[in-house]
Amino acid sequence: MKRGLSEICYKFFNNLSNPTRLATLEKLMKKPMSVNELADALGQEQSMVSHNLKPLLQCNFIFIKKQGKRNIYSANREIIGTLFKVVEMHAEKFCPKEGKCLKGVN
Amino acid sequence: MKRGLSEICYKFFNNLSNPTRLATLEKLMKKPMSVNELADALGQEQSMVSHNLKPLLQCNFIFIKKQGKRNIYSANREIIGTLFKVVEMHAEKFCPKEGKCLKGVN
DNA sequence: TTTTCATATGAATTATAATTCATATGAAAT
DNA sequence: ATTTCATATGAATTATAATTCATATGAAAA
Repeated sequence: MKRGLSEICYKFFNNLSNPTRLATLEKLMKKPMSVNELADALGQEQSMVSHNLKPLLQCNFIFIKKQGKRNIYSANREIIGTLFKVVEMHAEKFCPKEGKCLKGVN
Repeated sequence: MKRGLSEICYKFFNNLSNPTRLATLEKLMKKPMSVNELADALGQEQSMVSHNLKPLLQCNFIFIKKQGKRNIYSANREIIGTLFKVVEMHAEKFCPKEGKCLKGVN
């Protein structure tokens, strides 16, 4: 592995290792949304959504487009789509049943 | 997205969101190793390595093969190789310079 | 130009995870 | 059967991250 990739991986996965951010990405994969629309869709405080959008933006997992006083966020479909697909395939291959695994209840 | 994938993603990324575990995977991608060999290679306590191997095993990111009293761990090259490649490509595409990004110093 | 709307930010609190240390387990060798 | 070696585990501590709440910023409308 290239020098430094380990640290890059850490920042990368750390960023994705959060239920709010993942739910946000899930929503944004459906369609671009403003912060308040997201807050509504997620049933979360605007402030929390905002806080969590920041790191996603910083890693280019999402993009921003300013529209007057609204900020429209959209998913980086290339990377997020790929990741979701990879995870899904792994889970289907290795976690066919409930138990101490990704699909499990632990 | 399929129902539940968001939670699966969380467990998945959460597991990978740890420097020790990532360093472990990095080592195991080179060659299979026992716990003590890993501890040596990583410069970490045996106990810590052990603790961190457990979740990796649970998500099938690594495999175990018992050899007498030694446990030889190996990487699931398919998934880990794919992930490292995806992260590397993302970083090269979106983080060409230092700064508030994956390759940055923040 | 002040009021409103949309979003962002900082600091405090709370929750979650990582690490360490002491010790247990369990297989093989003596 | 006891000692040694390899690994695993539990509980306590420490570190890190998420969430909340109050408030700031900044664009547009009135």
